[in-house]
Amino acid sequence: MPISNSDIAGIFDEVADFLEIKGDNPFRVRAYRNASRVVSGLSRGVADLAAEEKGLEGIPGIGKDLAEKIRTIVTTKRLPFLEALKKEFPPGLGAMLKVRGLGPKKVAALHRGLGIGSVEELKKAAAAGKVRELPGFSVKTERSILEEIERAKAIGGGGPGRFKLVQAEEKVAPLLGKLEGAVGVEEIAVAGSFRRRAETVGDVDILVAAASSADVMARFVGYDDVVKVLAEGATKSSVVLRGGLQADIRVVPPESWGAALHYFTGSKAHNIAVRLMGVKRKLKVNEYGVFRGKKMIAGRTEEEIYRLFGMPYIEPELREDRGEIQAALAGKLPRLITLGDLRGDLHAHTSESDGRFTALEMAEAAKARGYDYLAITDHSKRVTIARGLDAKRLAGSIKAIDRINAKLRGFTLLKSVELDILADGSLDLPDSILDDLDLVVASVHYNFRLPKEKQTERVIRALDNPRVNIFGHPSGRLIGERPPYDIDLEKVMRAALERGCFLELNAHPDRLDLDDVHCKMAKEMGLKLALSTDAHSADDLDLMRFGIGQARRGWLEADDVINTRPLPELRKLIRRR
DNA sequence: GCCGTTTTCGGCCCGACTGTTTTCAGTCG
Repeated sequence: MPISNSDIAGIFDEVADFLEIKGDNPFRVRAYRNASRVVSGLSRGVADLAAEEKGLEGIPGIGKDLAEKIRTIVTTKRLPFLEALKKEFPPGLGAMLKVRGLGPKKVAALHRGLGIGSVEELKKAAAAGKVRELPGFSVKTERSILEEIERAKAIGGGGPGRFKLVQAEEKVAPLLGKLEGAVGVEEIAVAGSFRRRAETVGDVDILVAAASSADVMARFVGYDDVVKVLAEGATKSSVVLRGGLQADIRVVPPESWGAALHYFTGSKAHNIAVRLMGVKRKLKVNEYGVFRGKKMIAGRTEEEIYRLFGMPYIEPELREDRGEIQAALAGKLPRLITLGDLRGDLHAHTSESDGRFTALEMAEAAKARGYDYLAITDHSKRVTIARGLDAKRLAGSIKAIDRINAKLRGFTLLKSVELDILADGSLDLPDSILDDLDLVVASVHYNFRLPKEKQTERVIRALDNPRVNIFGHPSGRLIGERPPYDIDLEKVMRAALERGCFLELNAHPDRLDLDDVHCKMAKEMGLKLALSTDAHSADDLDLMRFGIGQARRGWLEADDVINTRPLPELRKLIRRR
């Protein structure tokens, strides 16, 4: 199996961890971290690029040395440089960096002084009161280390806690309500990865413009849901909320609002790139503004800052340093899709299978949201747990939808199905019933563990049937719960393009499937996507906002998404025969 | 380790808060 981009990124991150603990040149460490980030954001497979002449050298952040190391990994599946580092240090040392409050210096000291080489050993040593004996460590640090190890474990997932965007939304809304009424507050916003609509967030960054900070700070640290105050200052504080989500707040003067919003929205890599543009012009960019000497020359709004560097406004979802700055300078930024561009939703369930509402109720809910159409896509019979429909029941549903459509004005229910792709790539219902549908969404719900080649063939075989229009939730992942099944999505996308079918961007916040990188890959390939909620209730139709966020992170424009079309155009677009 | 219409060497983003500190390093975002 070829090496994936995330494999390479993981190796470079591991190298960076060891180099950092070793006390190596921090810029060298940064080069590895940067390379890891760049590689995981690439919309092409590194293994392919490595096979091409000069395929790797063109990538910003990958120089001669790292290109060579990538080739080594692709051909041998190993990196001797990393293996040498692993001989110098215990392999579990890198994981200790994930404990909050521990950086490379402290980890090195723990290893040197006490021979600690893993989080588990660290926990034992701290519990036994050994850590406090080390210079630079106190009883307080020791206690904090134990707390942080416990906290990380409580959140689960092994690594540092990540929360789905929907969970963060639920937590942050009432907190904002508390802060809005504080004395002197002029503006308030959630910045960070939340504003960039990343699929998960590690914390929420709340930004406040206020002439004075005392009241808003007091309300923040005194909020009911705060279980721990991590830091408390005049302009910056951090807390842990019930459930483990960390929240940070920054209070800035109103004239710095734009600079602060830009700064705290990030991403870090985007900020560094912008500040580097400042350095070249002898300007300093920080969270208070853009400065020439001591004179502030921009920063009241974000637009002002971008304009100063010769760029139009860059939408938060694009700010990952994945080419948006170059695009902005060249006047080639995409006009990102918005919720208002959508004319319908192409994936929804009813009480016929595992949904909670009838087709009529779903139609009314979709119409109320300004849509022109909604595809009813109940499960097919293989999905027994969801009471999937056989041909006979589906025929009944089709008749029922016809009756509803006859009564609806200015709205159409599309007759459809979420058809199971069986293990061998055959379909769960006969062609004869599929012929009576407007649209077929085909998805994988079983046999996740096929080898990559088989899984890929299975899906492509399903797409061979000209009745199939959309491949639903293509990777099968559930964020934070289930990894994607092993499948060559690039190959599937090419197959879809050749056959005139489409892939879904499933907007459900547990799925967000395709991810941003694959959305961009599809766009660059010329493959359009269906943006759908997979609604199981009327309220679920509102989950579309998460899909829009993901689509925007993938640089998608209205034209890249098929359900921005009026119904007659959509029908034409999906016709395969 | 990367990068260069100022540079192939010498730069590489910037500031707040904590803890153990008597002036600052470490960590974080």
